[in-house]
Amino acid sequence: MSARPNVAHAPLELEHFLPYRLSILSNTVSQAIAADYQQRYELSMTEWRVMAVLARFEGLSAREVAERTAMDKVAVSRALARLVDAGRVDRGTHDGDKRRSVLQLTAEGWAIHDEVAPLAREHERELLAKLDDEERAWLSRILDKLMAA
Amino acid sequence: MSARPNVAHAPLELEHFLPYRLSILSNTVSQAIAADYQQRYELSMTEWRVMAVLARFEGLSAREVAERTAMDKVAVSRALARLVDAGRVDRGTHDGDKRRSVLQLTAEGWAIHDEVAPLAREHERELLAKLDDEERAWLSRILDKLMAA
DNA sequence: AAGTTATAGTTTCATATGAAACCATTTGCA
DNA sequence: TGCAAATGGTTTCATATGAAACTATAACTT
Repeated sequence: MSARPNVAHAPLELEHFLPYRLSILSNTVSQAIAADYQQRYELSMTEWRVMAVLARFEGLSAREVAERTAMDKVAVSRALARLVDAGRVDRGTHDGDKRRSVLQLTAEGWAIHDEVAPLAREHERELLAKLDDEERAWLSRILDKLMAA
Repeated sequence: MSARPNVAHAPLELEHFLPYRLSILSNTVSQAIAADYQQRYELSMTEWRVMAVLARFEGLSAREVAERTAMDKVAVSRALARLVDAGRVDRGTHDGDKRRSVLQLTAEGWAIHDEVAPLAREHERELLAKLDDEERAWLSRILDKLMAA
């Protein structure tokens, strides 16, 4: 049990270190949400993100999905393989460019989307319920600034 | 490119979805820092976190390290194996309890710590430089509230 | 003291991940 | 036109990860 604080070396206090706090918070939140649909729908977080962008933008290519999800193209490729395989996404080929795929949710994909989206929103609501209006406004503004560049 | 916004199904707008934004921000920040020492010191993020808590609290057991880093015990066990192997951490056995290890940084571990810690701090400084004092105060307060419970 | 339960830590196994190599197609340009 | 470079996407390979099983020791109950 020692736990004798050391002072000679100016050690980092993880619990006050912003990158660490962000990491813990983000993982906790994402895990909680993912746990909710992972089992129920056999859907990984990467797959869900792909579905979410395809719900908003039909006909994207895999590369465009990667851009919009901030995932790398390998992850997208694999997520798509599973989604297509499961009949949740339909993959066509772009007219003037045989390299490109043209992606969209199938009816089954939409059905799942329409169940998972509210669930995700509910989690967000619960999280934001810990803040008051003023704090929510600041948070949004601050995240924007931190993510810029 | 297509990208025809779909409205019929109330799709999630990832870029405004808090858990997603947190995840992107957190990954971007952590990756940037890790990239900085990963190569130079052959040190993974999990290993660095372990070193950071051992720098603050000498003589912790593996379980206590896990608690303080919010990592699971398997991850800690493996990080420790590598750190001990590399001569960066010294692992003893607790007097009254042979199950427990008693961990502390070696001289070599301290040397690395004393180089990496300022580097991590500098990254945090750069990140926080994007905010003014008021925003920094709100951020800290907001993170505390979000992480509570 | 014996037997059950709990705890510290490691190992195993199955899955996830990213970098780099790769294939096919398209684009740029001499 | 023909060839080098770029692009979309997949595969390979090496590493990371977590859950569950496992080993050893300690604590609790009687």
